[in-house]
Amino acid sequence: MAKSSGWSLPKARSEGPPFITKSQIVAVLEQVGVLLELDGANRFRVIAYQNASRALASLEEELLTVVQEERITDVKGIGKGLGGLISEAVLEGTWGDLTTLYGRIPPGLMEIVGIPGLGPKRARILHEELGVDSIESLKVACEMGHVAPLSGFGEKSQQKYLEGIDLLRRYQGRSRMDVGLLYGQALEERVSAISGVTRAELAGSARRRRETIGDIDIVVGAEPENHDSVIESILAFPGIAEVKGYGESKVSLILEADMLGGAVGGGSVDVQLAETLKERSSDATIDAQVRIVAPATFPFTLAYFTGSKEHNIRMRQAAIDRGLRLNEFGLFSEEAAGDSIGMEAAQHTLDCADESDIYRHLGMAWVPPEMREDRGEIEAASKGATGLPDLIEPEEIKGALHNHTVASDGTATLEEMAAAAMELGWEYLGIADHSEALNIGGRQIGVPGSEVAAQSDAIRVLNDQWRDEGVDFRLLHGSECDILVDGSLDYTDKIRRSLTHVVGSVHALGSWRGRDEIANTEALTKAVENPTFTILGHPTGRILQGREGFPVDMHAVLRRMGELNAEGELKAVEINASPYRLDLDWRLCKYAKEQGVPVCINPDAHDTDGLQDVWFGVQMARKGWLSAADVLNTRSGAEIEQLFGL
DNA sequence: GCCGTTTTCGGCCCGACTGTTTTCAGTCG
Repeated sequence: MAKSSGWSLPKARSEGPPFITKSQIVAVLEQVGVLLELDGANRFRVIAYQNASRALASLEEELLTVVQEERITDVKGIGKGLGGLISEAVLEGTWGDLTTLYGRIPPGLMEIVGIPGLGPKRARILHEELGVDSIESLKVACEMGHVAPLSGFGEKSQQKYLEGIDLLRRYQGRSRMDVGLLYGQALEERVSAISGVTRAELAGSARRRRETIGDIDIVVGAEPENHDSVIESILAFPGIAEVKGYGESKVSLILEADMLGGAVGGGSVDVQLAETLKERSSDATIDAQVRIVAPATFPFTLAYFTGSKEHNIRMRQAAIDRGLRLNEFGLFSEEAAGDSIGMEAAQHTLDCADESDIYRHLGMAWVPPEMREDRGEIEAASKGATGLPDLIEPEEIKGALHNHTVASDGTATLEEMAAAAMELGWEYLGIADHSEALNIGGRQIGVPGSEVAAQSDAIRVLNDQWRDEGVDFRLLHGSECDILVDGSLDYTDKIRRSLTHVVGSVHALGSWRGRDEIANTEALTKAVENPTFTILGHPTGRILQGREGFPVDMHAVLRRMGELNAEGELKAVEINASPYRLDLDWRLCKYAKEQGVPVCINPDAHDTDGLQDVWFGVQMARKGWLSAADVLNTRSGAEIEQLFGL
């Protein structure tokens, strides 16, 4: 949930244009969507603001240029009204009549709509009738019994809000992908084991491999006569904090940590995930929905609840274009359905044994779930299977180039890291310990310049040994070299030139977050232009669910890297595969590819187990439309040596 | 507020569940 403190209009930069940056406008448009809902605006107007925010976020060109050349309304989703608003913000630094909207809606109302079952319409009534403007004032109003007598409310609503306020405290918002998948797979396994269940599959944002997961969706196939008993079994699971509701076809739950209980799948929880879970407060919860349908309906329901919402809208539209109607129960002709709706209409459905049949009936190739975000996949799939990329698989990774050892802040030695990499079947492992400039809390973390040569010698000895033994494995001696505030790189030129590769990363987040997008873009561009620079490490410094990255025009940085690659240099961008980061954002992968910038999927491992995080990075690369050929570390050891001029 | 080869108006995805109703609005996904 958004914190109320962020609900204000950004101030203009002192110099410009641009007086307001693209990322600021994207955030404002998103917020205005919520504010308008609370203001009782037409819901399509609300959607228009959300769409415009999304459209602007994926604008690849520089916003200032587009505005100055009066091409802003060419962007699909931005018309005359919002185009004017955006232009005014960029060129003048003012927000027009948005100021009054922001002044009118109390920030506390934004928190209130986080309470389950309490949406913008009711929040507005509570505000108008009772002056409710915060969680606290809602609690008081409920306790005093002022809510129940309101028209449209009642005793049950009042009680539910009080319970909801308590649940809101335990609810931690979206979960990181690793945590969400853990809950999702546990629930999927438990449901699959119920007698009478023919199929059960994880759907929703977990199946689409979003970097964070909002709630768990499970689709279950079972013969109708078994639905009651299946639902009964689900309600008896351990680890259910609350049953939000259930009917013939769905169960809505709030899960707590007991859901993960040891017996699931017979396997023990991964060490790192166990650590992760410890960090969550012990009473943290995650929402889950289970849908139960007849086996023949399963593919439609799975497709529907996999989403995304945007993808589904396009799919329905494709059906309408063919005189068909698509819903979670079937795909059928308007003619056959007549006036019937829902499950009844779906009796006339075309047979679909699996999802690919649904896509086939709509003239499309099956779209991998990761790609279902309405970012061009509908158009691509309409060209047939050749229109879609052959997505990278985890097994295609042959090594990784950004990993730490005891020389900086890792916990394993060169030998231990190498052994773990060989265990994974890799042909190489790039060691990139922190550079000298990095110290945290006065403690020296990075490798002093004077000690770089010694690490180099140690690596050479190991490499010679493997070569003599005929082992196809090598360590590559790189560095995770700090990008300093002015865009220069740590260490001397001489040291950097002695390394096989330089992973340039920003660590002094405070300074970078304290200045704007334009200054940061300049500094980052300067860094990648350094001849010794090879890979841009965790490009924005974000920690998912922790802190935002620094503002930067990543499209501009990737464009510059593409130009340098065209001149024969090797500049790659990292997908930091740690589930805490997943940075480069997957939304930028396709652009990197189009600009000719290879992506390197790096685990940024600080111990031997950490190497396995590449799996998460591969999921992001798939989400970003990448094939093995687009990813640097699918190359063999020999190819990498050649690329690095060894 | 956006969009358009049925374009300047009239659409904009749609169904389940809940709690309030006595036929439906709000919320959610």
